Amino acid sequence: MPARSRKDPEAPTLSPLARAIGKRQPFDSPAVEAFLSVMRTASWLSAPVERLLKGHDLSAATYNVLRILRGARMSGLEHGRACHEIGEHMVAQVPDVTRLVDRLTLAGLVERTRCEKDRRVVYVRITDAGMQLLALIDHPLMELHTAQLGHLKHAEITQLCDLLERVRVAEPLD
Amino acid sequence: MPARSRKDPEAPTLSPLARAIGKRQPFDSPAVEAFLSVMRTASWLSAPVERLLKGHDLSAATYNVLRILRGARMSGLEHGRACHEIGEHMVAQVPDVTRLVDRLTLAGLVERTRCEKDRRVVYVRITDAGMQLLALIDHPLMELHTAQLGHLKHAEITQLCDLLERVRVAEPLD
DNA sequence: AACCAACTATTGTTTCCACAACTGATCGGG
DNA sequence: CCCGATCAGTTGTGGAAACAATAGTTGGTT
Repeated sequence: MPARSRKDPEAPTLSPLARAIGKRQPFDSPAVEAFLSVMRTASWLSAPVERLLKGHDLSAATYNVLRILRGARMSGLEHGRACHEIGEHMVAQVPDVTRLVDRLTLAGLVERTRCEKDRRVVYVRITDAGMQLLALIDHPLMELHTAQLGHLKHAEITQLCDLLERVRVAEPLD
Repeated sequence: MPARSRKDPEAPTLSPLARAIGKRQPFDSPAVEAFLSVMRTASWLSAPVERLLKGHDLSAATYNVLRILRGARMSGLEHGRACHEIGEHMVAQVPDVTRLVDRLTLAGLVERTRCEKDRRVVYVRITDAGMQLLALIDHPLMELHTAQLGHLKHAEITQLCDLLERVRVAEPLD
């Protein structure tokens, strides 16, 4: 996660001594523990996925763009999607979308077409090669996900998703 | 987020039509849903935190290094920690640690000292300025965490942590 | 009709991360 | 003793993200 990056700060270090001496605050509060737990799990889950994608010369970001465009194509959107739409579906910023599309275009997985009605927008459409690449990835990725999460009972998974969704209810703040 | 990057692929796109027409596979399986749920939550949680840290010219990675070194100092380790130890506590790779320490040294938050017994290792120690900076961040960060997670009941939080821990039990695979 | 504001996408710049190759130091076997 | 293997840290390079600034388009207002 992503956010790949925060892990286990000073955890193995909090010896009984430190716990007694250092002010050590209420710093292992439930909130912090939950935060770290989500972060650790996210990076634990995403690392193997990114390795898999990298085997097909894709990053998580470019893969997501392709997924979005496949969704658009399967929904019958002939011309694909505009850049800012892609940027909305991911939470990526628009400048990044341009460069992601650059790489995908270079790889022949995606095509750009200017909109005639509004010449500002550029439609991006997944090519057949892009569809084939995604199809190639679908199965191994699915297997990876089941390898990572298949040992959980169905009830546990829904419970987990419910709790995570409940986390995201709070105001974004700041 | 770490991994900060996978979100909501083609989700708003799966119209009833697409669901009926496209082969659409068993692709919204529980495993995939849980995976995406964790990812979304991780980036939702980490984004405000990284904004807060950036206000003090820190990234998530540099902040973690500081946290690890504060932990070491509060545990009574006078000389701090060796680079490879830091790299173990984070899951960052060792080459990255060098550059992270470079920036922190430049900012005066950290000091390098060569080990006399084994002249290969370089100890990294947090300075007083580094301790002060962390102390400055502690409270706002704590408040942010409670703003993000405080609306959950204590039981829900422990349940969430338990479930996430249970996820990470599976074999790393690949 | 012309200008101004809002919008879409691109480019530029800086920072940061990932991976490979390299330098210097230590240890162990012949 | 010395030579290779291993280890610790650094450096080099390429790729990707964040953010600001820009170019080109559109639409509304005066």
